[in-house]
Amino acid sequence: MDGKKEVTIYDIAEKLDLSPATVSRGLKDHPAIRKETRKRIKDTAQLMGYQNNLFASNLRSKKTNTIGIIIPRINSYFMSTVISGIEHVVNAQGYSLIISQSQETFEKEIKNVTTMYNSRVDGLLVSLSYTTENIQHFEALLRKKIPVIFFDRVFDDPTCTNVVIDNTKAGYDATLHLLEQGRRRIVHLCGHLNRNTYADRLKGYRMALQEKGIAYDETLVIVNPLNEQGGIEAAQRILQLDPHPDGIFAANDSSAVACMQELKAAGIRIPEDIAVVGFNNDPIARVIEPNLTTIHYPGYEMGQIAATTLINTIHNSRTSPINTLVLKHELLVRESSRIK
Amino acid sequence: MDGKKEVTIYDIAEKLDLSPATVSRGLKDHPAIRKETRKRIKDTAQLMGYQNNLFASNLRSKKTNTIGIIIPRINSYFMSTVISGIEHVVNAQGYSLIISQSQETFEKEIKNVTTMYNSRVDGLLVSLSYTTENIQHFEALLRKKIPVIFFDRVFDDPTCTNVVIDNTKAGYDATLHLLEQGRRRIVHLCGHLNRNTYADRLKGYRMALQEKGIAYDETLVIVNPLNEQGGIEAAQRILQLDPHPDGIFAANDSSAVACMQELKAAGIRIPEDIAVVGFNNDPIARVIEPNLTTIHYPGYEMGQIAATTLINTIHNSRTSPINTLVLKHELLVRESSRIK
DNA sequence: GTAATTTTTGCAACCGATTGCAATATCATA
DNA sequence: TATGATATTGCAATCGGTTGCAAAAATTAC
Repeated sequence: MDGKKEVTIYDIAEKLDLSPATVSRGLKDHPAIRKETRKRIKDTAQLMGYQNNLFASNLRSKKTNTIGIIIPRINSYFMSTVISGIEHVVNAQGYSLIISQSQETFEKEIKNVTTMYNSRVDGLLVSLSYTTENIQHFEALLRKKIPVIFFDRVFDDPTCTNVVIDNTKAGYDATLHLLEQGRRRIVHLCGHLNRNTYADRLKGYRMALQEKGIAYDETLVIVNPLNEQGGIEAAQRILQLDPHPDGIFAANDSSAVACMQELKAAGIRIPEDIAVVGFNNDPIARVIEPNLTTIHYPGYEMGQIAATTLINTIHNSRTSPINTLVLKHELLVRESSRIK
Repeated sequence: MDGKKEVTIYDIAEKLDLSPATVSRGLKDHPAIRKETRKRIKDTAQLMGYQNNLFASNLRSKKTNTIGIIIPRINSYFMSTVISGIEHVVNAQGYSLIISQSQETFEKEIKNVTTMYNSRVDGLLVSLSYTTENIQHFEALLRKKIPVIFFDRVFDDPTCTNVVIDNTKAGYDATLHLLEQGRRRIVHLCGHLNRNTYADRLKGYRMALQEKGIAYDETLVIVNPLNEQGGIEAAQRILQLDPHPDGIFAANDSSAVACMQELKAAGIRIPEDIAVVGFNNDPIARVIEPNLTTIHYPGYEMGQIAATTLINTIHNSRTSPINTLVLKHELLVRESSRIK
């Protein structure tokens, strides 16, 4: 019997002999409505099984209580952890979360932004794809003062808010660690240099080398997709380098691990022949033997912070004074790089 | 100058000296509108920067083009893979995806369902939490004929559509494999027995034992949260079992791997002393040494299929004739259980 | 008891697209 | 040229809340 028709504020109004306006206000605790009336309204609403129609509200109030997120792909340990952190904050604050993947392509990212724009998200969290060249596709949003916050893979632009770690410093730390272990010929597995994450890690790598007076050798930098296949191919190239390198700093753990497996299969001893440092502190880092030294950075917290900052921005002036928010990272030294 | 006001179909109508109704139809290629007019409308819309207002559409048409998904947690390899598959299908079909996590608790799951209901999702994809006792919280949706599809962790109910694998068979396959390797005293690491996934795997385990004439020994079944900690604690219990078991069938890979690491640290040889089989084909299965034998099942495809089925259901009668959709699984034999 | 305030509530115009039905324009046919 | 058939387009109601402003009711002041 109640399976068909929706209960509206009009129904409640009629039942209580009030106006829809009063009901509307009563439901949201408007102070102009007498306390007692408010209670009557809410009780009746409950009783009748009233359900707020978000579309009617949104249409009128122009707020959607929805936050969008665009990331390269969901299914990596790091990203799913970040999302988990975001979801936590966002849901607790009464927002919904719409997710889409750019699949690492600029085109899909542009489409996703349009979809988010059409969905009238109140704010957007973005980690850029490998191939994103610029951030013009966000302009429509920015023009309408819809806050956009980039995290991890960001774009260097003074008008945006970015949540990141100090990738340069992290790259420096990783490389310096290898150098301090006595390594001199260090390969760097890095990702697409379009992205700050990888460009900065490379920069840190170079800084550490320079500081120790070691010449930068371009042939030791292997740009690759940073997946399993990339790690394997990198290993094959490393095996052919002459003289053999004695260290590897990989920009993520999955490529580092794949690379290690391939090297081990070829009889290379780790860390004795080649010491390895990864990035991300993925669970596999503690499974591979020897355990992988890596840079840990807090994905869950990054998600929480990005989301919190976004929501604050939405609630306030809708334009954040923060330009960059840098989180801490940490070098976790494990057996893959520890020379006894 | 165009930063303030939204362009509506009324603006387009006025500009072209048409009625809003015609514009509305023209924009969606309604056949009653002359082709030429349609083109004029679309061009003008484009030119003026028109943007469909989803809330107005939804309010009127009562369709949201949104699909909800509720899962225990996003950040596991398997789940993020499933979501990736879902996102792929859903986005290609012009739907948005709203995600929320139940964090493995019944209470949060109920809340999430309410949120989804209020968001007026057109359909819902669900994988149940550990502690979910029943599916009454979905009744409001079902009463309104909003399709709900369960995947992986489902509830045995004839009115629902479920996308699963044959967990009983998979458990049987895994256990039989160990038995065929000559193992007789096999521990089973299993999850919360509320959930079909774990209850069925246990059932398969028992079936295989029975078939080989081996008595079921309750002390060999260790119920645990199936995470790293669970695996470690299981290992400690296993080490105290007397006589020592000679096989382990774990209901997921992360617990299997953690358990293996702990056992190895205690000097147990794998597979010689204890052979191990996991479940999920997580990337860590190919990193741990020896590589972990496991049951592979297609998460990405499961997501795609669940999403496709859901969308078809939405488009058609809004009630699917399918009760259960069973996907293939596969035992991948690796070194952790291969006796030379 | 009446005027001046302060509380509460209602009126009615939105928000922007959708859609059944009616009206008009166009074309073919007699 | 009249007439019926068909192709196009418009009218106006509708979806369900929201909100500025006015009106009514309750309270206080004189």
